[in-house]
Amino acid sequence: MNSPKAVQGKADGTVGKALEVLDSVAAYERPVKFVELLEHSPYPKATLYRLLQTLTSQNLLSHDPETGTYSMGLRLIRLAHTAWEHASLAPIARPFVEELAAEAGESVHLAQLDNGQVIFVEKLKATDRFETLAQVGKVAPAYCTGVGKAMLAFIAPKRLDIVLQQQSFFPYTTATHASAESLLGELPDIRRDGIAFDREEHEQGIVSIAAPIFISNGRVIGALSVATSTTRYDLNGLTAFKASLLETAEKIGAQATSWHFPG
Amino acid sequence: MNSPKAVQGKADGTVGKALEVLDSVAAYERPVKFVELLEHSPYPKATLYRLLQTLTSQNLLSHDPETGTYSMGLRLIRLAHTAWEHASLAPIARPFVEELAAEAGESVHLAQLDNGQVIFVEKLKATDRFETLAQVGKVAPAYCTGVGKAMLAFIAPKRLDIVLQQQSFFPYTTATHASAESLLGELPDIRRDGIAFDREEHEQGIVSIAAPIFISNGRVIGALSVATSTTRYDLNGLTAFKASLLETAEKIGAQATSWHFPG
DNA sequence: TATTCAGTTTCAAATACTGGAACCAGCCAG
DNA sequence: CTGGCTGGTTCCAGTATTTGAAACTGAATA
Repeated sequence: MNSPKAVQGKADGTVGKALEVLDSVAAYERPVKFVELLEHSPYPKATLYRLLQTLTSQNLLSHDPETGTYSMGLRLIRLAHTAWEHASLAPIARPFVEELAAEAGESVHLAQLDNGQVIFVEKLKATDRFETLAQVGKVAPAYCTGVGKAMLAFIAPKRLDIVLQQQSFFPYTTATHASAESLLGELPDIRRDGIAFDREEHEQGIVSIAAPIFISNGRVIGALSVATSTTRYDLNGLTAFKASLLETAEKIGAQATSWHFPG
Repeated sequence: MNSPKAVQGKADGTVGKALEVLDSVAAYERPVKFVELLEHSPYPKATLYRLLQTLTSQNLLSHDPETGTYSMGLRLIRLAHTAWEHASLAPIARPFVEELAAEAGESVHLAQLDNGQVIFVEKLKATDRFETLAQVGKVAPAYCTGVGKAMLAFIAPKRLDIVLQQQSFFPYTTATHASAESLLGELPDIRRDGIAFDREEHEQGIVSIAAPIFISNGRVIGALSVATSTTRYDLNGLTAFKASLLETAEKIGAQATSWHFPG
């Protein structure tokens, strides 16, 4: 296949292999049959079979005997709930995020970095009441999102190197950074301003202004953004949110610090 | 604090053990130190240590070197998102649930059964805009919730036996079923009416009316409830929702069927 | 300097995992 | 009906992983 080894995720041990399989099921985003998985799997039939069996018996996958398909298991949702509630920034940040969303009248996103990807742990849309739910847990690339760049600009150089390796630099739009160099060029500006913009880099017509969130020892633990569409605000217009965005990020950081947030 | 008791402890293989450890970290609902885990762990120091290391390197746990504590990892949130979006009833049911919530003006809960526990995959509160988010993924016992009983009443006898084993029958309130027999006594009524009530069995002052959701082959795949507090409705009052509740459950079932929902 | 205590590493033994191959369906075509 | 598929499951010996007692760090007390 394409990547002989080590783009990321060294699959250490049995657990690693099992998770690899779990990920591959997740990637389908629908129930998959055994053969489908087998085709794209590095493991022989028997091995894959038993891996799937283990995952199923652990409720990480569910297997429908009628159609012979595997889908993601409910146990994940249960685990994630405690992860979200006790180990993400979301519960700490909630009141501040709400306040900002109400004040700005636009979507506010709270994100953290996981394995080089941005993972949204909270999304509030001031206008719409329900839409938001579907979005928590969603992932996006770091190199082409406001929150992603805000975090990249402030992580330790050593960690940055690793994270850069993990970026695909796929050109979603014409504004997307298409290489590490291009991205690196922007980071000093972000460091100077303490603010990052998404200039329709991930999705045409969507822009955002983002600020990193720090804990007291100076480490970035997440980022916060106000996102909107170009039909309502242009990039200059977005700077109107800069002050309250920074202030909110500050408050969240302080709160996280006093909570001994792992980071 | 109830007594969960690892009844169903078949920890097959390394993966099983790793997940057991993951669960035990989750149970703390806060960052935990190695020793704390060791004390309650059946595994010797070295083994637990390596298990934790594996989980951490897989991002299922995160380890804070400063405080030496472990907490749940972000990868779980990412995985759960796809589980929720592509393998739970929630996305299919969403429009119907919203409609019902708006019409009833009370909280509507959508739940599925996982390993003998009720897991809420959607909670909408018609009044409050934000509260809802924190609740998705939450678990509750099956034997003392409306949604739980609605499902138990209709699952296959063989499966019911297993599920009953998994119940703690902890008496949360004076109305809680304190034994399998007591619970079994109520199930025929539920089967007859197609409706289950939570008569403040889980929490003082909280009542609900729940209906099971079936797919075409007759299997229960979830349950739906309207929940409220005794200050606004008594049990009789709740029956006002019966018709629209059943209708909504029906619609969701039909939709799930046509989507080939795994169940 | 001695003494814990928490966490990490070692190493041979124990075990669980591997995967080629054989084995069962069920399905379809001849 | 028969023989050849294809998708799925089980066997079993060889081997790679995991195991855990014990030894080791290294920091914090005493």
